[in-house]
Amino acid sequence: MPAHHDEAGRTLDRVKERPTWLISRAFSRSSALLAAGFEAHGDGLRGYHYRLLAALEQWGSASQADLGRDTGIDRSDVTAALTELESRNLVERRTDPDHKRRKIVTLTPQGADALLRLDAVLDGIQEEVLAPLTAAQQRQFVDLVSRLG
Amino acid sequence: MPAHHDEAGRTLDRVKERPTWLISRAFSRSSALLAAGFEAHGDGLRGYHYRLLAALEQWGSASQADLGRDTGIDRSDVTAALTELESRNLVERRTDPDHKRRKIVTLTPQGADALLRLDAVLDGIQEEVLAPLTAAQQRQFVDLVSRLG
DNA sequence: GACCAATGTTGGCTCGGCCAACATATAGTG
DNA sequence: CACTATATGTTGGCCGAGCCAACATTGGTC
Repeated sequence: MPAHHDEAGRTLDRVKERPTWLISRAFSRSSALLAAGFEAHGDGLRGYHYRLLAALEQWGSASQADLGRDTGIDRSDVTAALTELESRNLVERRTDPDHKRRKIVTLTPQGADALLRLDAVLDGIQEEVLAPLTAAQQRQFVDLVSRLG
Repeated sequence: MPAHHDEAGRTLDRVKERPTWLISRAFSRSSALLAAGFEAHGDGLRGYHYRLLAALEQWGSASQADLGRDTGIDRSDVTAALTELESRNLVERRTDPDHKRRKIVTLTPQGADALLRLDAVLDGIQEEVLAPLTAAQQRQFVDLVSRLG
């Protein structure tokens, strides 16, 4: 992400008004807050882990390939993230008896707990991110930014 | 940046409404368009190069350290990017006679040309990014997202 | 003259994302 | 049935943008 740092130096005219820059600045702030939140309350977990836990909670156990497809995370990254989740006992991996090549991933009770904790943290961050806007502006912004996807 | 890919798989409820996610999705699209633009018309240049050229055009020759401060780019990254710009003759580096440790960077005419070309490319991308919104919505969005920095 | 700060450079790290190759297993087709 | 194609998990590597630590050199200040 670009360097939106603490506004050191002067302002680059060519850049400061461009929507792409404004978006990237907002993203930068948003992800700084997210990183801080994960750092403080995340037990070393990061975005990938959260998304995998959320997918398991929402759709139940699934193979790694399906998890990858549903979360948009590459198979290889799913493997790595699951290894970390497994080592924290937040997730279990067992090979599908009907499909020996496939591994079925299951959320453990500890995993469900961790997910809830992360949810709370993330909710707090949403408020922080939108704090500069009034409630009405927040609704407007969410509406508009939704269409830019 | 998160995987906002072409909406493969299903939608993660926990995530899809959160402003942080929407912002990162917009950023993802924005930077995909930027990358494509630089790829197509950028002569191998990227964001750092553009920002350095823009700073030189706006404020004139400067030391690398000052360039870093004014653009928010780390000294080390400034060094690398300038080396590439210099090898394309878009920029000149000469050591300051009064401060032998300092190097003064100057925009060449070719550099100024390149900057203008990139400006045009970037302007086109701004329109593309905001295309999903009406003109009034675009103004609203720019106003709101400006406050999230 | 002895420190301390600034400068440019090198090298390395993170995070999110992406791709290639590979062994293995399953499914589909002749 | 045999053969082939596809799916799966894993390893290892690459990228861009950002950030930091160390270092030699240079400058300025007590």
